[in-house]
Amino acid sequence: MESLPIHITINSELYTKNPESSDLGKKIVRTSIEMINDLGFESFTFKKLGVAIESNESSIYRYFESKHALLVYLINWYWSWIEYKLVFATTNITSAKDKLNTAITLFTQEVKEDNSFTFINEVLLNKIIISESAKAYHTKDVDEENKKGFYETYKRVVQRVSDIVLEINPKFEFPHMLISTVIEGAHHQRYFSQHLPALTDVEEGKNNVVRFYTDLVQKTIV
Amino acid sequence: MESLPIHITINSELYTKNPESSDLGKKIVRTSIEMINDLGFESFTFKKLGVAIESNESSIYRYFESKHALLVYLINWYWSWIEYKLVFATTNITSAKDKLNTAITLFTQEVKEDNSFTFINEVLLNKIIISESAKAYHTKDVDEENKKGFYETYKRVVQRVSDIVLEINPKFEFPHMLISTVIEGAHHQRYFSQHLPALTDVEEGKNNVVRFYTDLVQKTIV
DNA sequence: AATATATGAAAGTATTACTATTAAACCGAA
DNA sequence: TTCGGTTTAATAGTAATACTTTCATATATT
Repeated sequence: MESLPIHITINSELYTKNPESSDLGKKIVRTSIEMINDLGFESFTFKKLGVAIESNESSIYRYFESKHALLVYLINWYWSWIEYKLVFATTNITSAKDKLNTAITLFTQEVKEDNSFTFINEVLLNKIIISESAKAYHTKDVDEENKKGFYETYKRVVQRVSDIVLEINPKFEFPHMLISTVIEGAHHQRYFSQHLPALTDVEEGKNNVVRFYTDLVQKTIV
Repeated sequence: MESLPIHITINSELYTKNPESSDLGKKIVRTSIEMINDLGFESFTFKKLGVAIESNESSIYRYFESKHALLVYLINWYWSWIEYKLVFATTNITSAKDKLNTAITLFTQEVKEDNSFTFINEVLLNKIIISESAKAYHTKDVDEENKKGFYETYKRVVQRVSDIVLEINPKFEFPHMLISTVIEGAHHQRYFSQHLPALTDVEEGKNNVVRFYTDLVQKTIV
């Protein structure tokens, strides 16, 4: 896909001070992505991040009120980016079936290149989504955070693709279930292939995740 | 299903001292299930559990070396129990298709009654699986723990049902992907229906989760 | 040059996830 | 019924986490 100098805007509820507004802010986000990948979300701390960026813990708290808030920010950035790619890739496609296949491929394929039109490494961010994103919404505060719009971008992406499903088959009863199953499922399969291979059938270079879910969706919505 | 006085044996790697060997041990497990449901896994601590059971934190550590270890124990108990139900429910069914449907129903239906042939409340345990089980394997120690057999019961259940899929269609390429997608997917849908309803199409009393996945599986394996 | 804003340094707090030690209670066998 | 072993309770302690607060300093704006 062509790389454009687009700008992804994040809901201001999701940070205390906009990390894009300063070099320090961008460094916090950029470095946190690397560190969450290396250490895992549990072992990642603002203290360690402070050391890594040669800044202070208290300065990081000026941008994000907690590491949970930072994770939610990253997840929203990811889904905004996917939404952009989705809209870009499906515009001017007239066939709903082609649009759906494009969307499913986008959700299930490995993210391999960092287009780097921004300060965010999308390859690493995709790995965080796969390994850590469930931790963002599996908390006792989900309901409250959901009301505040913390999961809007994800929901909007699911809605867009559900609408494509309904274009193809207006009588299909479970479009949201289908799309969220595909998205979460693809993430699980990528994780399992690395860590619990007995739970999957992923093989190097055979594109099995994309093929499996593309076929599953086509057959299911008929 | 008929309630039998069966006994579920848990791999002794999964505890320091077998909680089934004493009243205190059973109380630890029983009460931890209630508390993890009430507080969520993050806010649950051995200190709080000690207060609740009128025992001491240090006594709990004699049974489980950490709260993570306790969660892994519960998850294994759950999958052993599901495996038992699976084997029981599919024995004497000759049609592979019927066996598969039985399995899918078992995975996707809500657990509503506590058969209570044990000290474990299965309804609450099922809720923990839905909300917290991803936290068990989304850690930096997965690979190590997987080697030690911490996820054997889950893998065995997936294998059993994958074998049924292959009985129906020996050429189907992705049986493990399909089954793990259904299991994880059903858990997500139940969670979403409670907390992020925009991501699902679950409706009270309409059995949508079971219907959706049963239909999806049948169409996909053809 | 004055002022506002952003960042840094340091110290402090409550809580967590443990570990270690010792003493008391319990329990079965001689 | 007392001995020995095991189990549990009570207490204290540790290192780390997830912050908060305060104040000083650097930098940018007017």
